[in-house]
Amino acid sequence: MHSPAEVAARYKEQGRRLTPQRQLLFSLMHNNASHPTAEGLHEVASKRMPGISLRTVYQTLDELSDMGEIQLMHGDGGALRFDSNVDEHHHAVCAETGELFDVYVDNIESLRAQLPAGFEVQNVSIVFHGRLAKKKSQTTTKSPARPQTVRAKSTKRSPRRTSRGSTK
Amino acid sequence: MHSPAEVAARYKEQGRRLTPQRQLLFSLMHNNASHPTAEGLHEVASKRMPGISLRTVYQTLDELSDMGEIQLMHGDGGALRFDSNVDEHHHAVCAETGELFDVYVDNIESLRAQLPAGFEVQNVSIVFHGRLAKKKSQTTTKSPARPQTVRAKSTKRSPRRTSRGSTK
DNA sequence: TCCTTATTCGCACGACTTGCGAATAATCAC
DNA sequence: GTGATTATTCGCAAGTCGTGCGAATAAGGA
Ligand SMILES: [Mn+2]
Ligand SMILES: [Mn+2]
Ligand SMILES: [Zn+2]
Ligand SMILES: [Zn+2]
Repeated sequence: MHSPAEVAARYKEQGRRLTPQRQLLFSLMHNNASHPTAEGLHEVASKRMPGISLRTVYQTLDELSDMGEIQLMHGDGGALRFDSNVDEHHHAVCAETGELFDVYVDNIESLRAQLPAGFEVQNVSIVFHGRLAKKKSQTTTKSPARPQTVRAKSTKRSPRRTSRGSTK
Repeated sequence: MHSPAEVAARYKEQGRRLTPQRQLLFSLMHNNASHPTAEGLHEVASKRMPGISLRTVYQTLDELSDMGEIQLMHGDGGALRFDSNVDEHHHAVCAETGELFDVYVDNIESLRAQLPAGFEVQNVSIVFHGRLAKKKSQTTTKSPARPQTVRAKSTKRSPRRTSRGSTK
C-alpha cells in the first residue's frame, strides 16, 4: 500500500475524515509483510492506542481494501488475512508456524493446465505449502528471497492404503 | 475416493460400524466432482434419507478425510468444501457461480519462484480464477477438459489511482 | 465556537463448525 | 433370536470469525 501520507491524502480526496485510529492503522499496515489478521493487527494497535476497537480495525481494513490499498486473503480456513502488498504475487505458507511469505513467480503463463472447456482465466493464485528450515545462523545477512525452481519434497498425501481383499 | 463397497470394507477393518447414514454418504460422495459443502451434501442426502442430521454429515466427512478418502478445501472464505478427488490436482473457480472444477497441471516444477531462503516446498496448490463462458450449445458432446496454456485475460486488479498531488 | 455528519465502538446477530451427552442402533456372543 | 456392549446419531450449546446496527462521539468546515 501507499505511504501513510499518501493514503491520508486519498482519504481526504474522498471526503473521508482523518482519525487517529485510521492514521495509526495506516502506519501499522505500511510495509507490513506479515499478512496480519484483524485480531493480530488490533493487538498491535492496542499497544499504541489502548481502547481502539476491533470493529474499527475491521472497518478500516475494509476501506483500504475497497480503495485497492490492500488485498484480502482467505486461505487456510482460519481468520482473514490482510496483505499490504498489492503487486501481483503469490505466497508460501509455513506449515509449522502458519507464517505467510510473499513469493514472486514470473512464468505462470508457461503452466500447462487442463482447464474446463470455455474457462477464461482472469488470474491465478499459487500457494507453496512447506516449511521454513531452521536457519543455521551463520551469516546474519538477511537474505529474504532467492530465485529457484520448485521441487516438491514428496507428493505423499494422506495415509491411504491399498484396499485389497473383500471388495467383492 | 474409493467405491462405497471399498470404503465400507475399510470401515469394518477399522472397527467402525456400517450405518445407513454412512453408506448413503459414501455413495453420494463417490465420483462426486461438485466439491460440495456440508450443507449442500446434507440437502441431497435428506432427499433419500429424511432426518439425517447435518451433524452426521460433518462427522462422516471428517472420518473420510482422516482416512484419506477425501480432501478438505478451504478456499474463498465461505463454507468448507469436500473433494472426493484425492489425486494431485488443482482447481478452477467460476467467479459467477462459485463452481469448482478440477484442473490437472503437469509441469509445476517448471515454475520459477522466488521463495524465502530455506523454504522447503512440500506441495503447491494452484487456483485459476475466472469465468466459464456460456456454452454455444452446439455439440452436446460433453467435452470436460482440454489441455491448454494459461493466458490471463488482464492482470488488472483493484481500482487504484495514481496518488498525485499533495503528498508532501 | 457551532453545526453537520462521518466515525467509532459495543453489542447483537449470522454463518459455519465443533463439543457434548443422552438416546439409539449396529455388532457380536451365546 | 435374544441380550449385552458400545459405537453412532443427532439435537443443542458453544466457539470462531465477520458484519449489521445505532447511539455516542468527534472531525472538519462555516
Ligand atoms: Mn468492502
Ligand atoms: Mn479430523
Ligand atoms: Zn502477500
Ligand atoms: Zn478437486
